Amino acid sequence: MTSDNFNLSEFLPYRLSVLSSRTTKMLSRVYGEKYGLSTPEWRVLVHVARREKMSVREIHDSVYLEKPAVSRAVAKLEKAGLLRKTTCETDHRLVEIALTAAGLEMFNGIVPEALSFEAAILSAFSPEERDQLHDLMERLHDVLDGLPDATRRPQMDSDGFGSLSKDAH
Amino acid sequence: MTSDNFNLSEFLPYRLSVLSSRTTKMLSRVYGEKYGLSTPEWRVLVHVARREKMSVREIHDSVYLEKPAVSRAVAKLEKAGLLRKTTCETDHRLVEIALTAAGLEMFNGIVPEALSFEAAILSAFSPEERDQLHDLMERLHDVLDGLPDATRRPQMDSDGFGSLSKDAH
DNA sequence: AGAAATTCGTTTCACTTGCAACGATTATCA
DNA sequence: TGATAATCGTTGCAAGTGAAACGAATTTCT
Repeated sequence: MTSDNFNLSEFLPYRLSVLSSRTTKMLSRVYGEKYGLSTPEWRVLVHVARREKMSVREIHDSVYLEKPAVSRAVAKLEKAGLLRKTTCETDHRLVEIALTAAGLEMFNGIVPEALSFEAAILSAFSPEERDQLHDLMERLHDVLDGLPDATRRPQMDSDGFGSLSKDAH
Repeated sequence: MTSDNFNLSEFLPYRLSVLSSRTTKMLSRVYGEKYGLSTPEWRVLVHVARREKMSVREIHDSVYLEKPAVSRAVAKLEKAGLLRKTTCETDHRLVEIALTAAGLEMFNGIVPEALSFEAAILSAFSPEERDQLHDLMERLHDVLDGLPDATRRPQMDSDGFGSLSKDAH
Protein backbone atom coordinates (compact mmCIF):
# COMPACT_ATOMS: atom_id res chain seq x y z
CA MET A 1 0.00 0.00 0.00
CA THR A 2 1.40 3.40 -0.94
CA SER A 3 0.62 6.80 0.49
CA ASP A 4 -1.82 7.28 -2.33
CA ASN A 5 -4.42 4.93 -1.00
CA PHE A 6 -3.62 4.85 2.69
CA ASN A 7 -6.89 4.16 4.42
CA LEU A 8 -7.16 5.24 8.02
CA SER A 9 -10.17 3.10 8.72
CA GLU A 10 -8.15 0.00 7.87
CA PHE A 11 -5.20 1.11 9.96
CA LEU A 12 -4.81 -1.12 12.99
CA PRO A 13 -3.91 1.50 15.61
CA TYR A 14 -6.87 3.61 14.57
CA ARG A 15 -9.19 0.62 14.57
CA LEU A 16 -8.09 -0.33 18.05
CA SER A 17 -8.58 3.21 19.26
CA VAL A 18 -12.11 3.53 17.96
CA LEU A 19 -13.14 0.14 19.27
CA SER A 20 -11.66 0.89 22.66
CA SER A 21 -13.23 4.33 22.88
CA ARG A 22 -16.67 3.06 22.04
CA THR A 23 -16.43 0.20 24.50
CA THR A 24 -15.12 2.33 27.33
CA LYS A 25 -17.72 5.01 26.76
CA MET A 26 -20.59 2.58 26.75
CA LEU A 27 -19.27 0.80 29.81
CA SER A 28 -18.81 4.10 31.61
CA ARG A 29 -22.58 4.48 31.67
CA VAL A 30 -22.66 1.58 34.09
CA TYR A 31 -20.40 3.12 36.70
CA GLY A 32 -20.84 6.72 35.58
CA GLU A 33 -24.48 7.67 35.32
CA LYS A 34 -25.67 5.42 38.10
CA TYR A 35 -22.78 5.52 40.55
CA GLY A 36 -21.07 8.77 39.65
CA LEU A 37 -17.65 7.26 39.12
CA SER A 38 -15.08 8.30 36.54
CA THR A 39 -13.02 5.72 34.71
CA PRO A 40 -9.94 6.18 36.92
CA GLU A 41 -12.12 5.97 40.01
CA TRP A 42 -13.78 2.79 38.76
CA ARG A 43 -10.42 1.21 38.10
CA VAL A 44 -9.04 2.15 41.47
CA LEU A 45 -12.13 0.94 43.26
CA VAL A 46 -11.97 -2.40 41.53
CA HIS A 47 -8.33 -2.81 42.20
CA VAL A 48 -8.45 -1.94 45.85
CA ALA A 49 -11.31 -4.38 46.27
CA ARG A 50 -9.03 -7.27 45.45
CA ARG A 51 -6.67 -6.79 48.37
CA GLU A 52 -6.99 -5.66 51.92
CA LYS A 53 -4.53 -2.82 51.61
CA MET A 54 -2.75 -1.19 48.71
CA SER A 55 -0.41 1.73 48.24
CA VAL A 56 -0.77 4.36 45.52
CA ARG A 57 2.27 3.03 43.75
CA GLU A 58 0.98 -0.51 43.71
CA ILE A 59 -2.20 0.69 42.07
CA HIS A 60 -0.18 2.72 39.63
CA ASP A 61 1.91 -0.32 38.76
CA SER A 62 -0.94 -2.68 38.12
CA VAL A 63 -3.60 -0.40 36.68
CA TYR A 64 -2.95 1.56 33.54
CA LEU A 65 -3.12 4.96 35.23
CA GLU A 66 -0.56 7.68 35.80
CA LYS A 67 0.47 8.35 39.36
CA PRO A 68 -1.35 11.67 39.62
CA ALA A 69 -4.48 10.07 38.23
CA VAL A 70 -4.37 7.45 40.95
CA SER A 71 -3.75 10.05 43.61
CA ARG A 72 -6.72 12.13 42.55
CA ALA A 73 -9.02 9.17 42.13
CA VAL A 74 -8.12 7.98 45.61
CA ALA A 75 -8.77 11.44 47.02
CA LYS A 76 -12.21 11.60 45.46
CA LEU A 77 -13.12 8.11 46.53
CA GLU A 78 -12.07 8.94 50.04
CA LYS A 79 -14.13 12.12 50.06
CA ALA A 80 -17.08 10.03 48.90
CA GLY A 81 -16.52 7.69 51.83
CA LEU A 82 -15.74 4.70 49.65
CA LEU A 83 -12.26 4.09 50.93
CA ARG A 84 -10.00 5.06 53.80
CA LYS A 85 -6.43 6.24 53.71
CA THR A 86 -3.99 5.67 56.54
CA THR A 87 -0.28 6.26 56.56
CA CYS A 88 1.69 3.08 56.90
CA GLU A 89 3.13 2.58 60.39
CA THR A 90 6.42 1.06 59.30
CA ASP A 91 7.04 3.43 56.39
CA HIS A 92 5.53 6.86 56.70
CA ARG A 93 5.88 7.56 53.00
CA LEU A 94 3.39 4.87 52.13
CA VAL A 95 -0.35 5.15 52.28
CA GLU A 96 -2.50 2.16 53.04
CA ILE A 97 -5.70 2.26 51.06
CA ALA A 98 -8.63 0.07 51.96
CA LEU A 99 -12.29 -0.03 50.98
CA THR A 100 -14.93 0.97 53.47
CA ALA A 101 -18.16 -0.94 53.85
CA ALA A 102 -19.81 1.59 51.57
CA GLY A 103 -17.08 1.10 49.02
CA LEU A 104 -17.44 -2.64 49.10
CA GLU A 105 -21.17 -2.30 48.76
CA MET A 106 -20.83 -0.12 45.68
CA PHE A 107 -18.27 -2.50 44.26
CA ASN A 108 -20.66 -5.40 44.71
CA GLY A 109 -23.37 -3.38 43.02
CA ILE A 110 -21.37 -2.40 39.98
CA VAL A 111 -19.47 -5.58 39.20
CA PRO A 112 -22.48 -7.66 38.13
CA GLU A 113 -23.56 -4.89 35.79
CA ALA A 114 -20.08 -4.57 34.36
CA LEU A 115 -19.87 -8.30 33.88
CA SER A 116 -23.23 -8.41 32.17
CA PHE A 117 -22.06 -5.69 29.82
CA GLU A 118 -19.03 -7.78 29.01
CA ALA A 119 -21.20 -10.86 28.65
CA ALA A 120 -23.45 -9.04 26.23
CA ILE A 121 -20.46 -8.25 24.09
CA LEU A 122 -18.97 -11.70 24.27
CA SER A 123 -22.28 -13.41 23.64
CA ALA A 124 -21.67 -12.93 19.95
CA PHE A 125 -18.62 -15.16 20.07
CA SER A 126 -18.08 -18.85 20.53
CA PRO A 127 -15.76 -20.03 23.30
CA GLU A 128 -13.08 -20.72 20.69
CA GLU A 129 -13.42 -17.23 19.31
CA ARG A 130 -13.13 -15.74 22.76
CA ASP A 131 -9.90 -17.63 23.20
CA GLN A 132 -8.72 -16.39 19.85
CA LEU A 133 -9.49 -12.83 20.78
CA HIS A 134 -7.75 -13.18 24.11
CA ASP A 135 -4.75 -14.80 22.48
CA LEU A 136 -4.44 -12.26 19.70
CA MET A 137 -4.59 -9.34 22.10
CA GLU A 138 -2.01 -10.92 24.33
CA ARG A 139 0.32 -11.40 21.43
CA LEU A 140 -0.20 -7.83 20.32
CA HIS A 141 1.06 -6.79 23.74
CA ASP A 142 4.05 -9.05 23.36
CA VAL A 143 4.93 -7.45 20.04
CA LEU A 144 4.67 -3.99 21.55
CA ASP A 145 6.94 -5.08 24.38
CA GLY A 146 9.60 -6.02 21.88
CA LEU A 147 9.54 -2.76 19.98
CA PRO A 148 12.08 -0.04 20.78
CA ASP A 149 10.89 2.49 23.36
CA ALA A 150 8.02 0.26 24.40
CA THR A 151 5.59 1.93 26.74
CA ARG A 152 5.01 0.54 30.15
CA ARG A 153 2.68 -2.41 30.38
CA PRO A 154 0.78 -2.82 33.62
CA GLN A 155 1.73 -6.02 35.36
CA MET A 156 -0.85 -8.73 35.51
CA ASP A 157 -2.76 -9.28 38.69
CA SER A 158 -0.84 -11.99 40.41
CA ASP A 159 -3.74 -13.34 42.33
CA GLY A 160 -4.36 -12.09 45.81
CA PHE A 161 -1.80 -12.66 48.43
CA GLY A 162 -2.77 -9.66 50.35
CA SER A 163 -1.16 -6.81 52.26
CA LEU A 164 1.42 -4.38 51.03
CA SER A 165 3.81 -6.56 49.12
CA LYS A 166 6.82 -4.55 50.15
CA ASP A 167 9.04 -7.56 49.90
CA ALA A 168 11.40 -9.08 52.39
CA HIS A 169 13.85 -6.93 54.22
CA MET B 1 -17.48 -15.07 38.20
CA THR B 2 -18.68 -13.25 41.27
CA SER B 3 -17.69 -9.89 42.61
CA ASP B 4 -15.27 -11.62 44.91
CA ASN B 5 -12.77 -12.52 42.28
CA PHE B 6 -13.51 -9.96 39.62
CA ASN B 7 -10.24 -9.42 37.83
CA LEU B 8 -9.81 -6.13 36.02
CA SER B 9 -6.91 -7.35 33.93
CA GLU B 10 -9.14 -10.02 32.41
CA PHE B 11 -11.97 -7.61 31.76
CA LEU B 12 -12.40 -7.04 28.04
CA PRO B 13 -13.08 -3.27 28.05
CA TYR B 14 -10.04 -2.68 30.20
CA ARG B 15 -7.89 -4.94 28.05
CA LEU B 16 -8.98 -3.11 24.93
CA SER B 17 -8.26 0.22 26.53
CA VAL B 18 -4.75 -0.67 27.61
CA LEU B 19 -3.88 -2.21 24.27
CA SER B 20 -5.23 0.78 22.40
CA SER B 21 -3.46 3.30 24.62
CA ARG B 22 -0.12 1.60 24.26
CA THR B 23 -0.47 1.31 20.50
CA THR B 24 -1.58 4.88 20.00
CA LYS B 25 1.12 6.24 22.23
CA MET B 26 3.88 4.35 20.46
CA LEU B 27 2.53 5.31 17.06
CA SER B 28 2.29 8.93 18.11
CA ARG B 29 6.07 9.04 18.25
CA VAL B 30 6.05 8.67 14.49
CA TYR B 31 3.94 11.71 13.75
CA GLY B 32 4.56 13.48 17.06
CA GLU B 33 8.24 13.77 17.82
CA LYS B 34 9.36 14.05 14.25
CA TYR B 35 6.54 15.99 12.63
CA GLY B 36 4.99 17.76 15.58
CA LEU B 37 1.47 16.52 15.00
CA SER B 38 -1.07 15.60 17.63
CA THR B 39 -3.32 12.60 17.15
CA PRO B 40 -6.33 14.63 15.98
CA GLU B 41 -4.10 16.53 13.58
CA TRP B 42 -2.65 13.32 12.21
CA ARG B 43 -6.11 11.91 11.65
CA VAL B 44 -7.37 15.02 9.95
CA LEU B 45 -4.30 15.25 7.75
CA VAL B 46 -4.68 11.67 6.65
CA HIS B 47 -8.33 12.05 5.97
CA VAL B 48 -8.09 15.24 3.98
CA ALA B 49 -5.37 13.65 1.90
CA ARG B 50 -7.83 11.13 0.51
CA ARG B 51 -10.11 13.66 -1.17
CA GLU B 52 -9.66 16.95 -2.90
CA LYS B 53 -11.96 18.87 -0.63
CA MET B 54 -13.70 18.11 2.63
CA SER B 55 -15.88 19.97 5.08
CA VAL B 56 -15.41 19.88 8.83
CA ARG B 57 -18.57 17.89 9.25
CA GLU B 58 -17.48 15.27 6.74
CA ILE B 59 -14.28 14.79 8.66
CA HIS B 60 -16.23 14.61 11.88
CA ASP B 61 -18.52 11.96 10.40
CA SER B 62 -15.81 9.68 9.13
CA VAL B 63 -13.08 10.13 11.70
CA TYR B 64 -13.66 9.35 15.33
CA LEU B 65 -13.26 12.94 16.50
CA GLU B 66 -15.66 15.42 18.04
CA LYS B 67 -16.56 18.44 15.97
CA PRO B 68 -14.57 20.90 18.10
CA ALA B 69 -11.55 18.63 17.90
CA VAL B 70 -11.73 18.66 14.14
CA SER B 71 -12.17 22.40 14.07
CA ARG B 72 -9.14 23.00 16.24
CA ALA B 73 -6.99 20.48 14.42
CA VAL B 74 -7.86 22.11 11.12
CA ALA B 75 -7.00 25.53 12.53
CA LYS B 76 -3.58 24.36 13.67
CA LEU B 77 -2.84 22.58 10.43
CA GLU B 78 -3.77 25.70 8.53
CA LYS B 79 -1.53 27.85 10.70
CA ALA B 80 1.28 25.38 9.99
CA GLY B 81 0.65 25.81 6.27
CA LEU B 82 -0.36 22.20 5.76
CA LEU B 83 -3.84 22.85 4.49
CA ARG B 84 -5.99 25.68 3.18
CA LYS B 85 -9.49 26.67 4.17
CA THR B 86 -11.91 28.38 1.82
CA THR B 87 -15.57 29.03 2.36
CA CYS B 88 -17.74 27.14 -0.07
CA GLU B 89 -19.18 29.29 -2.85
CA THR B 90 -22.56 27.64 -3.02
CA ASP B 91 -23.08 27.32 0.73
CA HIS B 92 -21.36 29.89 2.87
CA ARG B 93 -21.72 27.80 6.00
CA LEU B 94 -19.41 25.16 4.64
CA VAL B 95 -15.66 25.25 4.60
CA GLU B 96 -13.67 23.53 1.91
CA ILE B 97 -10.50 22.03 3.30
CA ALA B 98 -7.68 20.93 1.04
CA LEU B 99 -4.05 19.98 1.58
CA THR B 100 -1.30 22.30 0.44
CA ALA B 101 1.83 21.02 -1.27
CA ALA B 102 3.57 21.12 2.10
CA GLY B 103 0.76 19.12 3.65
CA LEU B 104 0.92 16.51 0.94
CA GLU B 105 4.65 16.29 1.34
CA MET B 106 4.38 15.70 5.07
CA PHE B 107 1.66 13.16 4.47
CA ASN B 108 3.88 11.29 2.05
CA GLY B 109 6.66 11.38 4.59
CA ILE B 110 4.66 10.06 7.51
CA VAL B 111 2.58 7.36 5.89
CA PRO B 112 5.44 4.98 5.11
CA GLU B 113 6.63 5.22 8.70
CA ALA B 114 3.15 4.64 10.03
CA LEU B 115 2.72 1.65 7.76
CA SER B 116 6.01 0.20 8.82
CA PHE B 117 4.95 0.54 12.43
CA GLU B 118 1.78 -1.34 11.62
CA ALA B 119 3.77 -3.90 9.66
CA ALA B 120 6.08 -4.44 12.61
CA ILE B 121 3.08 -5.21 14.76
CA LEU B 122 1.40 -7.46 12.24
CA SER B 123 4.60 -9.30 11.42
CA ALA B 124 3.94 -11.50 14.43
CA PHE B 125 0.76 -12.84 12.85
CA SER B 126 0.02 -15.11 9.95
CA PRO B 127 -2.30 -13.88 7.20
CA GLU B 128 -5.06 -16.06 8.64
CA GLU B 129 -4.55 -14.57 12.06
CA ARG B 130 -4.71 -11.07 10.67
CA ASP B 131 -8.00 -11.92 9.09
CA GLN B 132 -9.20 -13.32 12.38
CA LEU B 133 -8.21 -10.16 14.19
CA HIS B 134 -9.90 -8.00 11.60
CA ASP B 135 -13.02 -10.11 11.70
CA LEU B 136 -13.24 -10.24 15.48
CA MET B 137 -12.87 -6.49 15.80
CA GLU B 138 -15.49 -5.91 13.16
CA ARG B 139 -17.91 -8.15 14.95
CA LEU B 140 -17.22 -6.40 18.23
CA HIS B 141 -18.33 -3.21 16.55
CA ASP B 142 -21.46 -4.92 15.30
CA VAL B 143 -22.30 -6.04 18.80
CA LEU B 144 -21.82 -2.55 20.15
CA ASP B 145 -24.08 -1.21 17.41
CA GLY B 146 -26.84 -3.50 18.59
CA LEU B 147 -26.66 -2.49 22.23
CA PRO B 148 -29.03 0.14 23.63
CA ASP B 149 -27.63 3.67 23.52
CA ALA B 150 -24.87 2.66 21.17
CA THR B 151 -22.30 5.35 20.60
CA ARG B 152 -21.71 6.72 17.18
CA ARG B 153 -19.56 4.65 14.90
CA PRO B 154 -17.62 6.55 12.29
CA GLN B 155 -18.69 5.53 8.82
CA MET B 156 -16.27 3.55 6.78
CA ASP B 157 -14.30 5.26 4.08
CA SER B 158 -16.34 4.63 1.01
CA ASP B 159 -13.50 4.94 -1.41
CA GLY B 160 -12.78 8.26 -2.95
CA PHE B 161 -15.33 9.89 -5.07
CA GLY B 162 -14.17 13.35 -4.43
CA SER B 163 -15.60 16.81 -3.77
CA LEU B 164 -18.05 17.83 -1.14
CA SER B 165 -20.63 15.12 -1.24
CA LYS B 166 -23.49 17.50 -0.51
CA ASP B 167 -25.86 15.42 -2.49
CA ALA B 168 -28.06 16.37 -5.38
CA HIS B 169 -30.27 19.39 -5.20
C1' DA C 1 26.71 8.64 62.00
C1' DG C 2 26.07 11.75 58.13
C1' DA C 3 25.63 13.24 53.33
C1' DA C 4 23.66 12.01 49.04
C1' DA C 5 20.50 9.58 46.47
C1' DT C 6 16.01 7.30 46.07
C1' DT C 7 11.18 6.63 46.79
C1' DC C 8 6.45 8.03 47.84
C1' DG C 9 2.45 10.72 47.23
C1' DT C 10 0.88 15.26 46.14
C1' DT C 11 0.68 19.48 43.80
C1' DT C 12 1.39 22.72 40.09
C1' DC C 13 0.99 24.19 35.48
C1' DA C 14 0.28 23.98 30.73
C1' DC C 15 -2.36 21.53 27.58
C1' DT C 16 -6.09 18.84 25.76
C1' DT C 17 -11.20 17.34 25.73
C1' DG C 18 -16.22 17.28 25.75
C1' DC C 19 -20.32 19.66 26.06
C1' DA C 20 -23.17 23.30 25.46
C1' DA C 21 -24.06 27.68 23.53
C1' DC C 22 -23.40 30.96 19.90
C1' DG C 23 -23.54 33.75 15.37
C1' DA C 24 -24.07 33.03 10.71
C1' DT C 25 -26.20 30.80 6.91
C1' DT C 26 -29.51 27.96 4.64
C1' DA C 27 -33.70 25.02 4.50
C1' DT C 28 -38.54 24.34 5.63
C1' DC C 29 -43.20 25.37 5.45
C1' DA C 30 -47.35 27.93 6.64
C1' DT D 1 -42.77 35.87 1.37
C1' DG D 2 -41.70 35.62 6.13
C1' DA D 3 -41.14 33.33 10.29
C1' DT D 4 -39.37 29.19 12.28
C1' DA D 5 -36.35 25.43 12.34
C1' DA D 6 -32.16 23.17 11.13
C1' DT D 7 -27.21 23.06 9.95
C1' DC D 8 -22.35 24.58 9.91
C1' DG D 9 -18.19 25.78 12.15
C1' DT D 10 -16.36 28.16 16.09
C1' DT D 11 -15.77 29.52 20.78
C1' DG D 12 -16.20 29.40 26.11
C1' DC D 13 -15.85 26.97 29.88
C1' DA D 14 -15.39 23.42 33.15
C1' DA D 15 -13.19 19.13 33.78
C1' DG D 16 -9.58 15.96 32.86
C1' DT D 17 -4.60 14.63 31.68
C1' DG D 18 0.54 14.29 31.63
C1' DA D 19 5.09 15.80 32.84
C1' DA D 20 7.90 17.87 35.90
C1' DA D 21 8.74 19.71 40.45
C1' DC D 22 8.20 19.40 45.28
C1' DG D 23 8.43 18.17 50.46
C1' DA D 24 8.64 14.37 53.39
C1' DA D 25 10.50 10.00 54.51
C1' DT D 26 13.65 6.32 53.89
C1' DT D 27 17.59 3.92 51.96
C1' DT D 28 22.36 3.72 50.49
C1' DC D 29 27.09 4.36 50.83
C1' DT D 30 31.28 6.19 52.65
